[in-house]
Amino acid sequence: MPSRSPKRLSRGFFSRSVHVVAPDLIGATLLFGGVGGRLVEVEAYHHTDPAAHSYRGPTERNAVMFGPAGYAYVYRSYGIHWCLNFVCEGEGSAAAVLIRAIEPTAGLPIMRRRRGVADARLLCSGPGRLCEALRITGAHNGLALDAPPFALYARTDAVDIVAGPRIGITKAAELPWRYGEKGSRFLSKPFRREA
DNA sequence: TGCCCGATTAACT
DNA sequence: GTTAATCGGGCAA
Repeated sequence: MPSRSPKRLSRGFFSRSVHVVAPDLIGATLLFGGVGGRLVEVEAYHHTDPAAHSYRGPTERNAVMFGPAGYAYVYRSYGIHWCLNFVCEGEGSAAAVLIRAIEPTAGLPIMRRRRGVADARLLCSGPGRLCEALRITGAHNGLALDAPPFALYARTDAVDIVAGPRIGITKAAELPWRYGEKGSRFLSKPFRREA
């Protein structure tokens, strides 16, 4: 009989190739302080990738990316927004998965209040939006993903996954390292080929 | 020290 | 479709 209680994601889950972990996260559940939902869109980054923050080596900002897998890397984007990443691989791979969109399932009233919008599709559909809805900031950079306030659970159902080019980058823009749930209404942008 | 620009978003025309 | 907002990181000088 199938397990009723969702399986928590361990550090070992993240200690694999970022290109395996990223699609594996689609359909997983992310809660932060009890607020969150299902991951429906992520992107993979690696230190050999010109678009990655870790490409030019370790700095004060990206130090967490060069540490062990299973930790949160949070950075400020465009001086305004926060963006959340999960560090993967470890061993100096400096790889991470950018969390781009969530299908809200827990704490919707709280998220609506924080975001100032009512439409559920606008609460967490974008990396900056979901950090505002979950109230994740630079203060949480470096936190372990297997301990509060984080709670991550593996997906329990089969999910159709699509891949495509990453969003908002100019370097290595052709690499298809964006992953999402096929047909989800909560993506930050639709995937081009979702036939 | 100064300069450029970005893993974004919302509000425009 | 376009663009302003807004500021820290990274690199040149």
